[in-house]
Amino acid sequence: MHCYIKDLSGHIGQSVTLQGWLYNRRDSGKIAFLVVRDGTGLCQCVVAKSPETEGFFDQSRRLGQESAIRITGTVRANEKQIGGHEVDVTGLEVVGESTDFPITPKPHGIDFLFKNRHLHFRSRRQWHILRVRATVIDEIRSYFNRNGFTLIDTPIFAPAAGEGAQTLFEVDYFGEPVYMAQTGQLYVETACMAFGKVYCFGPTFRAEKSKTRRHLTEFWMVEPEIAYAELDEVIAVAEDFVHSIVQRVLKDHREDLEFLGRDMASLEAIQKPFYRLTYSEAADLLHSTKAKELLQNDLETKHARIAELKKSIEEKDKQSEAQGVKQWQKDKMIAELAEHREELGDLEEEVKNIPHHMELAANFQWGKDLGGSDETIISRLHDRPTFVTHYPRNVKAFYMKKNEQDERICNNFDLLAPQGYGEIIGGSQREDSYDELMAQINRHELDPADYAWYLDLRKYGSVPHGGFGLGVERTIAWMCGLKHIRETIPFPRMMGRFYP
RNA sequence: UCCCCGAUAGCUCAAUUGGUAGAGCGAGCGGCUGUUAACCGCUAGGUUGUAGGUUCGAGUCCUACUCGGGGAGCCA
Repeated sequence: MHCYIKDLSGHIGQSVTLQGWLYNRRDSGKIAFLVVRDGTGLCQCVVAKSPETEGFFDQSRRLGQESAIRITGTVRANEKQIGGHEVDVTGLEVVGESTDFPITPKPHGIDFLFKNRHLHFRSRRQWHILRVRATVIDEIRSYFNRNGFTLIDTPIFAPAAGEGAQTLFEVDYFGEPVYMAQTGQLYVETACMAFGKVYCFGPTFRAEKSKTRRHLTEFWMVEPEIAYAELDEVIAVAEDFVHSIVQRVLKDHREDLEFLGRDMASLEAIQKPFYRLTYSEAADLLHSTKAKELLQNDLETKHARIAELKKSIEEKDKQSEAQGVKQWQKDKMIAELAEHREELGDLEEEVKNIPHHMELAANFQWGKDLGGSDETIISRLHDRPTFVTHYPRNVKAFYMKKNEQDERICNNFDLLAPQGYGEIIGGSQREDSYDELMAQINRHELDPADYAWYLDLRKYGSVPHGGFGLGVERTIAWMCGLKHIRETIPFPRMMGRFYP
């Protein structure tokens, strides 16, 4: 009977058939251990040399990594083994051979792994991350569905810019230029006038020439939009929504997060209410001694860690060269050394940047947009997500609603994830006055003809409304505690990388 | 667009001051009955990213380019 590895606990003592791929193999003359993965988990299968296994024992010792196999055997509980079970093999069928699988259980470089991304996500770490992704996406959809939002699919070919014109991918559309959508926002705005509460969810495209750990050229974004909502209501939805994602991931993915080494306590600390700061308060915070102390402490702890790492690297170097060290011990030390060297490199870069960041924060001027390092500082000073609201209008998009009390600012917000993960949401109340919106379009030197349909909203029953966009990959990176978002999407598209 | 770092075997890396390109993994063969990135022995595997330059001699130094990594700006 076919059984998935995740269901083995219900079949102890029984004979089952596993269908999967060979993850790793260890063997000696009379016994072979086949670690099998089937998409639901890993299980070690034991082939002992005996009259019953004679037909396939030698074959089992020659199987290449990732050979597709069907294994029949008896399930036995074994707490020491991965997954808590072991299967004593009584039958083996090779469904598809595999030789020279490129991704071995040894370390590889990032470039190589992502050139082999189609094979890379068979690895455990990637498997855990992409399972979390599936749940984050499911929670996004079910959150909005159960809260009365209607899904509206927005086009990917768009006639005009939604945001900055420099970051558009242009496509030849039967001889005319169109652009890959950067946002569905303008469309969901029109849709909320028909359905009240709506959301769109899909890939968006930005031709940003950014090679950083927070950027993709193709990423997924969910954008809810609510008619008759003003800023506070939009923020309340964003808060409840992000909270529900965190709760769901904690509920369903404890094991995955533990494998990834995620610090659970800091995720469990994500409770409502989140922090709220105005842009002006954020600017004060950047100027405060608190910010300065944070960076100074950083500098000290990082220097200490650098010294520690250097010492440890030196020791390990010596140890690994000492005589009588077993090869596997050497391997382990070399792997640790590589990790330490990477951490050291990162730290040295950070230490180099800290004085610059201190300067940027201390000299932050009202009216400028918050830079990456500024966001990191604010995010690090809070143990829960932080809303930063009411930015200066002149650094924000044309469609954001002018604040009634202070003309210099708009009713917008960003949500910064804690622990330095930074911006995961950007949102705002939208400008609902025709005249004001037209003035903004002119101020931004956009062509009103491109936005005629969008301006129509303000002609036929305009109401206050607002919404936000949440970056799915940044959210997953935060959930999983990853330092790079390229691992959070099955096939990342980045500047200079679009294969496979 | 700008700044920093890198490119050596299929993979991960080493190669002292400019002086005969090595190791582990992977692959192939053999050995080992409880392995946990198993281990032990043998074999094969290289135009040192590309193009030029300096030098008696270049993986190593210089210039340009290509590709990759990190960051700034910009952003989710």
